[in-house]
Amino acid sequence: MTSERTWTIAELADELGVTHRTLRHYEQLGLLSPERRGPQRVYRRGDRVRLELILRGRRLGFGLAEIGRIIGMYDEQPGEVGQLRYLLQRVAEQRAQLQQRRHDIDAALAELVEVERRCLADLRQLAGEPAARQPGQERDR
Amino acid sequence: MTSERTWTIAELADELGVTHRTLRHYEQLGLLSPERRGPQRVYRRGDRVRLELILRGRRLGFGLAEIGRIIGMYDEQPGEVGQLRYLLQRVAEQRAQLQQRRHDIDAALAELVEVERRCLADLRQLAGEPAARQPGQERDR
DNA sequence: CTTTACGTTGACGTCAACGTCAAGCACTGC
DNA sequence: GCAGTGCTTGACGTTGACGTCAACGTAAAG
Repeated sequence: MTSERTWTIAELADELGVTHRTLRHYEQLGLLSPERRGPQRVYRRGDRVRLELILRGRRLGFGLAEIGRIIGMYDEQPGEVGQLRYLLQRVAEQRAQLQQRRHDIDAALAELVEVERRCLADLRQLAGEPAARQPGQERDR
Repeated sequence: MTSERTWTIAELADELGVTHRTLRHYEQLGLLSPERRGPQRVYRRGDRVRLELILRGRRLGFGLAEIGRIIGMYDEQPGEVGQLRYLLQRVAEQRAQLQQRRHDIDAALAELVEVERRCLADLRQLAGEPAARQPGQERDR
């Protein structure tokens, strides 16, 4: 009953839109470590979750090394007080970085909205005043 | 009176935290095109703004080619109807992508908060029960 | 007048993140 | 029994984004 769903390398790669080469690459870097059934890789739910985390980090523009450090934070053992303090500090740094990125995105979105506004204004301009050169030309196609 | 502030390559690079090599690289890719006073590059306010846009795009994880297309959208001429429609479409695509990134960031932030919570809980755990080995040790320093 | 500082153009090096063979094992179907 | 299909491990190639080095021009400072 507790027979978890597993994936072959091709299945997992397909589902998440990467190639098997990418998975092997991440494994070499220590970002993934699937089990082996003989020589074959067997990916379990946990591996899939990790991979999704990696891909999200990639979309956010982090390098694989930094991604490794980030997801390392998620599954770190309690450990001793010093380690916990250190981890908390890294979490704070990471949060600051992500918030900076959020601001960047908001600024970029605001500018895009502005571009869009200008575009629409220009379109109305051209639609409202078709009284320029060559009147009856360039219709709606 | 209208003598704008200008920058040399080293000044601008220093101020924005990149190297002169980076600026020349961006120029080769057509992302920047400063004026020349003889053989020397002279960067004006507009160049600086463009560079800041480029760096923001970089922080967001875009490649330089895509960044070129993005900032190209900002200073595109009105042009004809077809171009305007095309531009609007690209703006929409770009917005969708940025919003996806926002969601990624929000998810990552939420998880970091969770890690932080667990950390603090563990710390309280260790502080509230110092009744283990070596009682009187490891004070607040 | 030479040094020093800052600028210039190539050209090649490097690092990350894969892509792309090549060669081989293991089971499945006919 | 052998031809596919899908997995495996190297090993080398590629692309993007610069770093680095060589060789040279120029303009102010001592």
